[in-house]
Amino acid sequence: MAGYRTAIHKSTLFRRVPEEDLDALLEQLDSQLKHYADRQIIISAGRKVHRAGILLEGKASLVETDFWDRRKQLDQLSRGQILLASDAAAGTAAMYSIIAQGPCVILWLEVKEILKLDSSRPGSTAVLRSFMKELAVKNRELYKRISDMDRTSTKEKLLSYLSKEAIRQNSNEFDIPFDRQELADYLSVERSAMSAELSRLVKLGYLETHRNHFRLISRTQPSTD
Amino acid sequence: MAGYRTAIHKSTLFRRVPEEDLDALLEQLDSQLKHYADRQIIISAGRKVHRAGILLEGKASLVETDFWDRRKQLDQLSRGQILLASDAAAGTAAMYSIIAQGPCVILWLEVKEILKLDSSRPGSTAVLRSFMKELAVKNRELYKRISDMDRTSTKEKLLSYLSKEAIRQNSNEFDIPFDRQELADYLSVERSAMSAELSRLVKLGYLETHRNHFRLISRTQPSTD
DNA sequence: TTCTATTTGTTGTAAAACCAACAGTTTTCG
DNA sequence: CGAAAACTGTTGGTTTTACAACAAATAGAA
Repeated sequence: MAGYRTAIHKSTLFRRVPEEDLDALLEQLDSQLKHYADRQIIISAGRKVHRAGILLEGKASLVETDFWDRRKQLDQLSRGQILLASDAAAGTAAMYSIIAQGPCVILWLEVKEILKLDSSRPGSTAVLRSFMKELAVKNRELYKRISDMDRTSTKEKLLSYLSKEAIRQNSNEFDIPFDRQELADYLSVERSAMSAELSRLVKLGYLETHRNHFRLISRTQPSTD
Repeated sequence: MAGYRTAIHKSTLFRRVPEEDLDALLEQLDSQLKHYADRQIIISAGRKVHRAGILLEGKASLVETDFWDRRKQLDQLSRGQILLASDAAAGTAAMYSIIAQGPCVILWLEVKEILKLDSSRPGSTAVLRSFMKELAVKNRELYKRISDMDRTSTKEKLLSYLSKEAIRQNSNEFDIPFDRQELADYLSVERSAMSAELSRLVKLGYLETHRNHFRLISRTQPSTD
């Protein structure tokens, strides 16, 4: 535990816990530090999960294997991210496998202990609140992505994403955190087709763009005179 | 509150609360019963949310309006469902508007009070646990749907969905809870094209199906002799 | 600056999806 | 039972996307 104390205290989950409460808290949560070698399986899809983890060191990938043994990488985890939070909180089986990409260090936490924490201690409430917020924020992210992907065409996906970004940043001019390839992946479309679609949208007067900068153009009502 | 006491006690959130603790708990959560007329706006997209709600009576729809004022219905809520849980827990602005479809009754609850509940009372722990589970289960649903939708073709979407269903039900033969139109909506594809694709998959020997019943067929390795 | 690697836009072709229309099947209900 | 409604599969024409290959623009390093 020793070497990772600061890393732990910097994580979303423990950030707001007073320094002096940390050790007692980690103890109560049955926390356990574990090292993994490159390509080692951290969790197998289908196994029941009762602990959530914090990836203190390394990278890992989420992998799905289907009925016909075809594999697909779903996502990547990097340092500081929480893994299996919702699976552990729901007490259900992992939907995917997690595999170490290079050596990893993970701090495992017993989720049901979070609920039992003494609410009179400030550190306990902080962890509970953080954990809940983690779930809630993740929820919103996923929901947002679904509503961007749940469109029939690339054009509609782009407009949905860009529109929400404008509303979120409260301006019709904004930068996005993706390059073209990443945006295509996010919307689950092909990059070059998406680029072509963007050009078309520019021609149609919906927006202007340069690299990751965008400016949306309100459509004036077609005048009725 | 009177008329809805049993409905409240049947809801996911309060199901495990001892009968006698219910009133005190509702009091502590600043709960408030509100009636809405048909088509009334329950919450406007962009407004900051601090309360979650339980839809005790009626139906409501989630509606999104984009930068160019184009509307889209995202989802429907029905009796017993919880609304705005993640938005309230994250303390952020609502991503969509919720509009009553017919007269509605909603019980509003102050989410931050859930965290303050006295953990020595069994009812309090039950509510906290249920609320967290609600978030976690929702999370998994959303994640599952994303991983089904995040495919380039209808064929891949179908195989992803059916594969997960087989794994979940632990059998290569199973029923799904969707008819064709609902499955198409879930995967965000066109119904008739999906039907055609299903036929093709049958011809290719991936599966057999009749209505909502499916049987997946393991592909034998092409023999090397 | 120049060179190189990366990112982005463009284009043509083949494949896939949408869409509408319709026919066959199954379910519902009087 | 029989009629109506709902659900499902099929088909052909049209549009959109994927895919690959390449050119242009940009960023980063020497």
